[in-house]
Amino acid sequence: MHVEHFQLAKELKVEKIDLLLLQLANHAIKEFGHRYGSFLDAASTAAKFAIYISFLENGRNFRKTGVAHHVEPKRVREIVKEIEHAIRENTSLKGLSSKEPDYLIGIPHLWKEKYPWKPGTSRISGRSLDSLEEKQLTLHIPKHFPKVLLIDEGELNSLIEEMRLLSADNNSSKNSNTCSEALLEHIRYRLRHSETIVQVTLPFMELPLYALASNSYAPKGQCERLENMVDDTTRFIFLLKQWVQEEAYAFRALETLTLSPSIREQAFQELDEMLRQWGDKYHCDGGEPIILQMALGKCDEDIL
Amino acid sequence: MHVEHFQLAKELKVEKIDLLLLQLANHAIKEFGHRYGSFLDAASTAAKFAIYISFLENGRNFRKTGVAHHVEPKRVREIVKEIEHAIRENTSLKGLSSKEPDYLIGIPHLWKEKYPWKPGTSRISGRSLDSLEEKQLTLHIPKHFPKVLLIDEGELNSLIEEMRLLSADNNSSKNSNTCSEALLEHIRYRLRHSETIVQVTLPFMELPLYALASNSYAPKGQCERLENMVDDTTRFIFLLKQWVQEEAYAFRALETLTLSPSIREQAFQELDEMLRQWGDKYHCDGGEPIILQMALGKCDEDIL
DNA sequence: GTGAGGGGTTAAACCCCTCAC
DNA sequence: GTGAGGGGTTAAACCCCTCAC
Repeated sequence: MHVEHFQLAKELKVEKIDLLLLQLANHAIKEFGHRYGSFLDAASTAAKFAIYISFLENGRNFRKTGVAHHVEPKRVREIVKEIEHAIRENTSLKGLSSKEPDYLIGIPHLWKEKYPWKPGTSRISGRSLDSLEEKQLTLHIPKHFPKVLLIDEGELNSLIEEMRLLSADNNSSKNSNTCSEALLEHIRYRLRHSETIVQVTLPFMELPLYALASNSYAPKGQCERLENMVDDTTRFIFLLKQWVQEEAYAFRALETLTLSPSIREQAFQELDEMLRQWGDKYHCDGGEPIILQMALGKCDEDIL
Repeated sequence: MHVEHFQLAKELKVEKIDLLLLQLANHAIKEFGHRYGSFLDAASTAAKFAIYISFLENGRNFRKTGVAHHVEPKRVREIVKEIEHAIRENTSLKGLSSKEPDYLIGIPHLWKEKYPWKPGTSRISGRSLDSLEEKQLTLHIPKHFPKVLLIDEGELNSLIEEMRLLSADNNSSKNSNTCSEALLEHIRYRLRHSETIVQVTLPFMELPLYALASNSYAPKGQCERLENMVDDTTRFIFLLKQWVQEEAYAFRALETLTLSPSIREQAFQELDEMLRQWGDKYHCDGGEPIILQMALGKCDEDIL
């Protein structure tokens, strides 16, 4: 079921910047499977960063920075300490990665490393199989599945915990090196939902096992185009920022028109061709590297 | 002092989506004077909204939605309640407005309404002036200042409080109708910093007074171009989303080239001209309304 | 005015559990 | 498996105050 969330957002009289935030939240949480809390952390990091910049611009004045943005001076001090610590130690702040959470990406690789399987040997971790059992098992495991052992929930949980420790998402100072049951359940869900792993119920095993179904984690419904959406948008806003600052090489255009379906294909082809020709014509070795980013689409009167 | 925060961000190995969030935080907090807490609220609202959409897509299943995004089912229920309440009552959720905080925008208008001044009468609220005093006062108040009375801090605070009550930023259920001293100080700072108001110290008054210096609130360093940056970016990501979904009318382009300064002007002029001609050529009354959004600028290898 | 310290409250992001259907 | 309820902890966004320089 696909929900028209723009429609909903519009009803709530949401402003442009809120729509953009919503788009980002949706992208991170729903499309890529970042945790709800991760998105909040990333937003908080961004806000802290803005405060830190302001602190520098205000000549490292805690009180002034605090008043300017309605933060307690004491809190400003903590924010500054946190960010300068990250700079000094060259560690990264809590944020999102553009793509998937890295503890999800890492699972297939760690699985292969820790539970490799050689055809001809038992495919279940810590258990041998007779020939009938092996036949039954084969029915459940498609040929294209990676060549790794099936593992039980405990072993999967250990994999996840190990991955979290390796990943940057686990901030180094984290007290505990075990995940909560709630978090494990969430991560198992994400892995299953994305069809990175599947649960296999075998008649001769009491508990279901897990099989690795894919060589890499990729959120469901993922396509190449989606992967670049946020990158393109980030690029766009940085280019636009140059334009706002009236830098020499910055240029911005906004055009509206109406197109009839019959000439649509032709118009797009010509536009594409035109841009390429323009690029070739003015390309000049040793010049300033320039980037052009464009999007075109139907105009939803209310949002666009 | 201008701080190169991209440089700083890059050092911290910040990902694209984090850079975009940072850009937004910077824009809202530093450029437009939104409170630190407002930005966090807006991000939180966006995340809640994403959860709500997921809840609908999951057939209104609290538990499943909770596991999917690592939120407690109980919390999902509260989020759903909150959003559906806003939809039902047609109230807006806590967010940012694209432009300035509305309690800041409203101050000049409320001031004019409550403390109008007619030349020839005393310009200080609740006090008459002799001719010497009037002369001294005139020295402090430029001619272009709006024709309103000077008021003291208490009167300014009352204006701010009244404005907060009127504005949407004050969520209707707010228990108290007074602002905290810390919040008042922040708002006074913002008004002074933006040169919407100025503090006037008169030799015959013990305490400094405030004068309205501008007919409208506009953040310092504001320019027309900045105003549209977030709107353009929001439009851009919505257009790109159409492209991701492979909708018929969506088109995306990314070109890189190098330009020498000597032909820059000419290249931009030609590009502008080309787009206009293309638009005219394919414009077709009664067709589908289409929007084209483009930005072009110097390519910072690390960010773009 | 600034830094550094003291005192406080509250929502909410996290954790775990039980029980009826 | 789901909803509805119970129990908890902790960081942090908010509030106010004092005092030395």
